[in-house]
Amino acid sequence: MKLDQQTIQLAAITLLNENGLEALSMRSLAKALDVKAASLYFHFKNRNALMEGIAELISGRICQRLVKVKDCDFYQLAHILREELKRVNDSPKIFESTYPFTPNRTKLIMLGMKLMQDLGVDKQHLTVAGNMGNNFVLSYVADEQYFARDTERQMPSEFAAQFTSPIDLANPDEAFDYGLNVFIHGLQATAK
Amino acid sequence: MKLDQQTIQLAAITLLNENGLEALSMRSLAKALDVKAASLYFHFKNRNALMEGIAELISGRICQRLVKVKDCDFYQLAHILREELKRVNDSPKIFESTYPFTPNRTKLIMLGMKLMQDLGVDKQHLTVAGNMGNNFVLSYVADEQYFARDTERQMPSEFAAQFTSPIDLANPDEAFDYGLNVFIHGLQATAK
DNA sequence: ACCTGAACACCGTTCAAGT
DNA sequence: ACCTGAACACCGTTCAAGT
Repeated sequence: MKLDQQTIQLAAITLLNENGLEALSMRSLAKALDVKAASLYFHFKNRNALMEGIAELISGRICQRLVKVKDCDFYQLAHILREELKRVNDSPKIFESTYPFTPNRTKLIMLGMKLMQDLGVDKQHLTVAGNMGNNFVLSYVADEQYFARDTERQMPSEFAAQFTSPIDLANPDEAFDYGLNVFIHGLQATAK
Repeated sequence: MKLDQQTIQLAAITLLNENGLEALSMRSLAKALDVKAASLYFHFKNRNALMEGIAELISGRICQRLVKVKDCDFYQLAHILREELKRVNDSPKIFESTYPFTPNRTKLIMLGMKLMQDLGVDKQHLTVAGNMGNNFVLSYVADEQYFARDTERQMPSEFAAQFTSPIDLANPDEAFDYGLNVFIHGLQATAK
């Protein structure tokens, strides 16, 4: 078996989509690649470097899609982010647990901050606003994947009864748009 | 040594504040309590039940503080949430990884949604808005604790140079307020 | 009722040794 | 250069056995 960083990362993503982050161990990954666990350490310093690589790979996919978008605004960026994050199960947890300033991720962060500026955010609040946008998308996808995993993890019935017709859970796309607009309009309202 | 659920939870919180979530194992926790790891399983079904208990304990603290606040609005709720979450290192990760519908947590969620309603959010978007508020505070505290842990994890210098004077990182309280206002004003702007 | 010894099936990681 | 066997120091969890 001929290994390299990309094959390992792609195999890891396959495992993530099958069984989630908990089931992705160096040993299970090695087994999926028909190789021994120790072999992986020739290509990655440790498990964390592998996770960092996966986050960076996903960021690369996003960057690739972004170059095709002209006059990209924050609204479009958020939608592309969500779409690509959804392609990898537990990707939000991976992004949250790895060092964020790898090349492609840094590009995304800088683009995000530039787009915040376009929305009228002042320089003193660029990093807060950027983190907020980042966290909004990551958390939203995390929630989507969480509720998609087991239907039993739903809200208890007495809870749902309290507030009538929360159809937002059934309309994840519309709900994401709503949340995104809350954020964008909030930025603009606070900016002026 | 006389054990009960609360003593175990409090010892766990002490360990969290000393070394973070990674260093909190059933074995290290048992050692801190001068007991064997197997003993903990008499009081908690498993590690996850212990974590759920810690999240519930923190939620209880928040509920206690909330009863003393009259005419609590979402702004105040968010501030109290942040304060209590900050008292326990890695509490956001614990909240994100445990079942959210335990008694005190459910109270908080329902209060949050009621306060969203007061802000003019329509019924169809109550759960999205509630999740957003929840995620905003959790992510903010997570970021605060992340950057407080190691100063080396700061942004690379070429990055900071790009955008001048992001004093928000130095003013975490003001930055939190800014983000919170973005959210609240966004809800109101989207509501009408 | 409450705790423990000992075991099981896992982890991540290292490193001398193989090709 | 690339992979492996074997080991080290850990995990969470179970359960018969002790008091």
